[in-house]
Amino acid sequence: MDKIRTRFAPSPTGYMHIGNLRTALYEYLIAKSQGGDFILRIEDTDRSRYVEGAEEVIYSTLKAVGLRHDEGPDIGGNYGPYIQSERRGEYLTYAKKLVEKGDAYYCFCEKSDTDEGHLESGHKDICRNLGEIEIKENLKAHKSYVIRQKTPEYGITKFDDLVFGEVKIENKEIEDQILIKSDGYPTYNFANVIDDHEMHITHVVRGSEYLSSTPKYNLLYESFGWEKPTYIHLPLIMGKNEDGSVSKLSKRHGAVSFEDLIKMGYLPEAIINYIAFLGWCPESNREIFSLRELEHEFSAKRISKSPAVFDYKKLDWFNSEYIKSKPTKEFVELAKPYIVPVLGDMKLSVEKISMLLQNRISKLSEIPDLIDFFGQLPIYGTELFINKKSKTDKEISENVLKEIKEKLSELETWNYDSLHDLLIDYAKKNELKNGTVMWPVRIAISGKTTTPGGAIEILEILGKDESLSRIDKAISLLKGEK
RNA sequence: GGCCCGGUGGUCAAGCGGUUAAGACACCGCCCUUUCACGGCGGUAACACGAGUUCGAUUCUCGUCCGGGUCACCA
Repeated sequence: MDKIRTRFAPSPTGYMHIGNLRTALYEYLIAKSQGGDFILRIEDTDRSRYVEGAEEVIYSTLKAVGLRHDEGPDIGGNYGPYIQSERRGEYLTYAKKLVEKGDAYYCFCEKSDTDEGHLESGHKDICRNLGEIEIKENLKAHKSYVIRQKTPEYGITKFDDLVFGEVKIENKEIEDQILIKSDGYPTYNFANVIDDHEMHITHVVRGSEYLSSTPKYNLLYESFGWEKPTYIHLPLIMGKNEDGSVSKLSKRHGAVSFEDLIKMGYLPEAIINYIAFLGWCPESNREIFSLRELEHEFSAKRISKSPAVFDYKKLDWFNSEYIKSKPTKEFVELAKPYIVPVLGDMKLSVEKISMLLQNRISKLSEIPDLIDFFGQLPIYGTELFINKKSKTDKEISENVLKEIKEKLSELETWNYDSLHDLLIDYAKKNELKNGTVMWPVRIAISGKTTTPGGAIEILEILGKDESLSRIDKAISLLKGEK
């Protein structure tokens, strides 16, 4: 059997929609799980939508997630060029061949006609029966034209899809779609077929929104006498609407591009792992897979048919798993940009703060709000000192803080162990619950009821001077109320 | 509306004629504990409906209902 070749064919829109990324991932996986090749092709036949620098986004995204292509515009290959606008001449040649065969025809209708029922009821065009003389005259007069596919009026066209099985559609339902636009560029529908054939693509993988237009492509393959590829249509990724209904994932559902997700603090590995599971699952119950592991595990046979709703909560979970499994050093580097800005002038250990964070967050963007108190003590009310479970109230807190302050100021070695011993010993000697000591201290130095890490960790990170000054402040705050 | 596709807990999903119908996320409770988190343990919750086929249907067939996709000189 020939080597499998799949292709990712995005249009340069300037961002990478998560649905497109998932398609790319499956295309990559289908090829790589069988030792095949993964090809990148840029589909830029819509000149009006051209976006400057958009191709860069495609390259950088593929690189960020580790999807390496074997052929493409940037690295070449045996079937280039890999940018459709550079292949323009070919498409017209092919279209004309179809006209000669009688499977396509010139249409001279104005663009606006389409909106007003230019196509006849059976989706067939009125120009399909133009006389030869008329066509020649129109051509000679340089009348603007498009080339349309001449689809059969009767019969049935069917095809086999690897995930959806046999799909049939009546030919009368198939419209005479445009192959070549009046600007001479091919439509996506046509360019796709030509390129997939020329580039020897064996498996055409795409979203299921193309399911009902696939017969048109097959008709084209048949007209040319080309071998049809294996089709693999993927279930759609849906987004939840405000009213609870679902529809194809789009911007109104929130962050839907890879860049958006990265900005929100998701890791590329987590994104890939999660979207791999949107419409596919392995035989085992395991869920955490690296891309390399997926390459071995993936099987197109296990792709699901039903659409999947994108669930940010589940993505959070994947992300937190990846964050937790990072080596400390790597995590510190990832967290640093989120930590340093909120520290302000305080020169605190980014490493130690990172360690507090690593198994408490699900995405990096949560960091600033969690640790803002390190940079600046927030304004807080003394009612925070009241905590039933820790058996503290304002009075007890004031007493504890006064005595602890005394002991802390005498402490010479300021580290986790010494602080730990000091506080625990104090609690023990005074027959207090650990919490009765820890709670007031933590409130005093953080001004918050929930913090990453406890009193000891925060004391250690804040250092002696800052800690004592914050405790002082708490004491005077409590005193002032009497 | 026509055509196409789908329908197992709130979400992702396993299942492929006989199961106490897995697992994960989320949610709830308990334990651990110096707050939060992590971790551990446990819990609530599902085969859309109706006919067939069959000794037996979540699994097969048909219908109904519901949901989605598609009907561009966009991809």
